[in-house]
Amino acid sequence: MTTMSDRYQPPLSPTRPTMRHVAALAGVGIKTVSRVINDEAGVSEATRQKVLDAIAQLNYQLDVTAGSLRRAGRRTLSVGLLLPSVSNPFSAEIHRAMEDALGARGIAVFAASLDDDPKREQAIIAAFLGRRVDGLVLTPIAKNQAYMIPEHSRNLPMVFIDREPVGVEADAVVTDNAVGAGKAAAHLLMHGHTKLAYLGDRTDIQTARERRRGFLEEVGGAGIPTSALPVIDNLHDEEAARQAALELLSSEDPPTAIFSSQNLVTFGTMRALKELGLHKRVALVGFDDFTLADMMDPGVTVIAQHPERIGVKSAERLLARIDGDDQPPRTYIVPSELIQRGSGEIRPPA
Amino acid sequence: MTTMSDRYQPPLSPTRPTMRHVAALAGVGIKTVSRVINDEAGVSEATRQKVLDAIAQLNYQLDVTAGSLRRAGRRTLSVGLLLPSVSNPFSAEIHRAMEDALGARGIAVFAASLDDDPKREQAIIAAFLGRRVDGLVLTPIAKNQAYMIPEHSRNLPMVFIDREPVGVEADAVVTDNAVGAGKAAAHLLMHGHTKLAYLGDRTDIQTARERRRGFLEEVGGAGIPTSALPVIDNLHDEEAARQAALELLSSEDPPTAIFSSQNLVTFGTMRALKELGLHKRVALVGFDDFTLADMMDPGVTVIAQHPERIGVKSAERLLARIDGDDQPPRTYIVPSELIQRGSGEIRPPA
DNA sequence: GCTGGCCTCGACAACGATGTCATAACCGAG
DNA sequence: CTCGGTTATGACATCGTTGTCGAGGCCAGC
Repeated sequence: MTTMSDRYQPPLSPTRPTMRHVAALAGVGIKTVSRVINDEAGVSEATRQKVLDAIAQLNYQLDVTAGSLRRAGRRTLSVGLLLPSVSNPFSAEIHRAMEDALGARGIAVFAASLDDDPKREQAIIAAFLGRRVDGLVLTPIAKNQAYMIPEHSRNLPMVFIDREPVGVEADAVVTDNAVGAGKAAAHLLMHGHTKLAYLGDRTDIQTARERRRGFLEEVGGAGIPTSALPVIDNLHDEEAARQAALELLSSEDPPTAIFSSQNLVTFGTMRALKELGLHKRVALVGFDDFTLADMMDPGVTVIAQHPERIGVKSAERLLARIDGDDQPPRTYIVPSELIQRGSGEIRPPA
Repeated sequence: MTTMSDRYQPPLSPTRPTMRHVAALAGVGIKTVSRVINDEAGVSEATRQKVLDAIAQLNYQLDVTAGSLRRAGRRTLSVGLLLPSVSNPFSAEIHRAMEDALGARGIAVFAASLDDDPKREQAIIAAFLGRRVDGLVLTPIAKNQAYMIPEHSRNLPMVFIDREPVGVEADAVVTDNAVGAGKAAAHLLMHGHTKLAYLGDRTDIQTARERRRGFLEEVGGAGIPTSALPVIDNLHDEEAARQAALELLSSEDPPTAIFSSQNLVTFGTMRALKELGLHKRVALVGFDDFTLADMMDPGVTVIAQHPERIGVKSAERLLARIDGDDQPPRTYIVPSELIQRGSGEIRPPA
């Protein structure tokens, strides 16, 4: 009687089996193995089975990287994703959405954090290109991306997220920053505020500038002079924002409503408000949603971005470019959404 | 006068330059180009310069994947990282720490999310192996990892994080779950509680079981019978936890202190406490720290894990294995830390 | 029985790099 | 001036795969 253990058992070798081994075991040529693996036509069912058996027996696995060397189009089935930081919740959501969309196509994602460092941006892009990624999705930091022109002209698929590219033309997927900030302003105005203040991030970040512009334009459009409106920029961490808010709120003529242009700035402002016991008296709208915002006291009203949608859209555009779409680059806008939770609906003192 | 524009400008071709192109332009053999790029000895300074010039002129970049085909050891300078989800803050912190540690060695990271799906675990591992990663760091989901034995016996460097492997022997880096949960219990006991409750995650997750064990052992060790202590398991999302907590707190003899074994469970419990107006009367200690925990009312006392340290340690172990360390596998423990913020220091009613 | 066409299948080159090894050039010693 | 040894360099095979192309087998049609 023939048992499993009678069958040829390959020695557990420290080297991975290759197509040659499979071919030898199945008694066919390596090209036939390749055909079976890639589901190409022109292999008889009997041969196919023999090959599949050999593959199973040897635990063979295709070497994608070796294949990409020869394959038409040189696809490596991997892409690079450059984010401010993989540990930033907003970025992480985008990452997740992209991973899902690309994973469905068998594409693996290299992820990396930029930390607002233009040198890192270039180094990481170089590292990814050296691994022959099929495309790049990135949040640019550097003042411009002209250094990518060689790749760009080689038609490397690229999608910029959150910020638009400078110096090269490529697809971009962004939040309607100015519109969203405008909505925040309108919301506060509608609740009767006239003494507003703006607390913002570094002005070398495009989105920060957009948010400021949108906010101020909306306020100005409502007939409120913006020249006297406190605008504090370049708050890049929680502590800086807290200090700025403390100072602002302790000033002679403090605002009755604050718009903070980014998560960490919102957190710092919340702390300052609480320290001064003003958290239920001064209105606050923050740009960007965050976990437990509804559990704060009061709940924090925000302009929520939709990172998953940004991720999905970016993946979609990247895949389209990889598949050869050569329409002129476009910027896709993902609308933001105002979520009322209490802090933004506080009215000014009578 | 010779200007830059007099220099030979390569036509912007749609194909990437290779070593052959560089060699041709520099008037040397491709092996010499390889030597220059890899900083091998035996190239005269004059030749080196010629090659470097040609590289700069053509904007040449080494193809790491092609090189790895032939290179000794076949290093691809990439590793795979499998996490519950790249968008989970705890995972994202680990990811970030690993990226930094590995990036310093020129190693790129493929990241993927498992979503507690054993099938996904296997599929992603296969995808990464097909890309010939130099190593794997993973949070296992599947009941056991015996399916990785072929890779394991080929000495593929592997490090398990957060949970220990079953079915294969490999390094692991974990939090002292039982000890941490014990600390939570001791803390609550010390504050005078005798009516405790445990709200936990799915029991098929090793860490959840460890935390439960640690908690109950500490309570039992203090002479309090654990048989009557409410233990509610398998709470895997915020809403389930909220419901469970509501029910528990509305029962005839409600606990005066609750230990929640995971972030989402903590959030659900917080909601329930707030809804019932008990947030300042019932003590709460949660396992795992979270953003703004100190901004809650009251601040939430937690057993904080140290994801950055876990990430750093995992990277260190992975690199050691890649570099040939063949000591017997070990489990490394990263201690947790109790952070007092108010909710855990609430005393039971007199 | 021969021809032509289809279907299977494998030999071989090539992808871009690196390891091996041979060779040319050069040097100082005898 | 020759010889042995060192240094610089390139030809070539090779890594694991896929594209090209030709060979052989089989069958229908004449």
